Amino acid sequence: MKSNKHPTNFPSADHDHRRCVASALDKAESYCAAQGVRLTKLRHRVLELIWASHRPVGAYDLLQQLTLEGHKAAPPTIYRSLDFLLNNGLIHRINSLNAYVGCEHPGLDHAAQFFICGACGQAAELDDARIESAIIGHAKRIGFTIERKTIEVSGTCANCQDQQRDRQG
Amino acid sequence: MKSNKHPTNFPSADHDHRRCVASALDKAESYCAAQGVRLTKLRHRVLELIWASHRPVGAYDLLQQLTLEGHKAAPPTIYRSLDFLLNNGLIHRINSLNAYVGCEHPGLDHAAQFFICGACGQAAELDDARIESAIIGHAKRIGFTIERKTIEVSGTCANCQDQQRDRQG
DNA sequence: ATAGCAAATGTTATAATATAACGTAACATA
DNA sequence: TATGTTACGTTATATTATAACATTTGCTAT
Repeated sequence: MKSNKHPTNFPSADHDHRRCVASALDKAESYCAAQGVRLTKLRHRVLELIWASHRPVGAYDLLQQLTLEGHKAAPPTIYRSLDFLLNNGLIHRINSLNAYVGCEHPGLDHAAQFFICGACGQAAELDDARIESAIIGHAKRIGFTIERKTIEVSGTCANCQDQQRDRQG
Repeated sequence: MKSNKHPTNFPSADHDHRRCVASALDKAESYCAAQGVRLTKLRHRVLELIWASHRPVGAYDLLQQLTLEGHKAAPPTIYRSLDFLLNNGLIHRINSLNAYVGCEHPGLDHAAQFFICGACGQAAELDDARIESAIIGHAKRIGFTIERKTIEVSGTCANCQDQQRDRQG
């Protein structure tokens, strides 16, 4: 039995990947056009690969994909694209995994908090106001000026817990 | 002028390093004795070096220190000690820096949240109940079981901001 | 004390992640 | 189309971390 009792940002197993990837790429194209920055073929493809995987993916995994596609790529190729995508807020880096994941709200001001499921490998991006304000509040109290935040919570998502229960009877 | 208006976990510039290191090592010794695990010479020395630096320190920095001291050390030497110290809660790993820092509350159950100053390089360990409960609350709402949390906020601490202001007049 | 075992460390090699430096190609625009 | 800038290709190397196996150390039971 599949539980729907929890609202979650984890994509359901049966959602339409293709539409979801296409939509992300559309948004990215609009955003880059609006900003006057160039979402080149390579950058576009890298972003597409990241979204297609639908979970945090390593730089060298991407490199391998490109190589399989006949693109003669070396590490700098991929890291430069990743830098561009990071700088333009189109992807996030998951520090605890050394991996990269598509940003769900490119162009919008948002906190990037991640719940990462070790079972399915998926990362849900949140913008929880209470987490955000608790952090900002603490920073204010100690007079700390925030530049970057890394909020990554690892564990097991509701779907995967259900599946584990199902398997065990 | 030095500001004291902010309560903070950042050690003041004039605090007594030596006492602070000694105290951390004492605690570590008691803790290991109580747990029946062995804080060997090597592990003790690694922990001492981490505390002495008083900011997050990289594995290869530690390695270099040991080498300078005449210890013929290779990477596994240091990583094994780091693993031991991590597993026993005597240090934390700062994912956003690939670096290790002494734990301020070994043996106690606590959230490990870090505010990391890019200017002085120091990392303040917090246990802010509101941050913690905001995260736990969100996890509950989405049915997520938490295993590990990485909460790292980078920026500039109050002391360093004061100093920057002083320099600029 | 010492034989035997487990834990810790030494040693060599290599994996995984990331960047430096410099040359070439593509693109924008005057 | 000349010109400058941005992106990309290419080679080399830096940085962080682990695998695999040999040796030593220290604990425990006799």
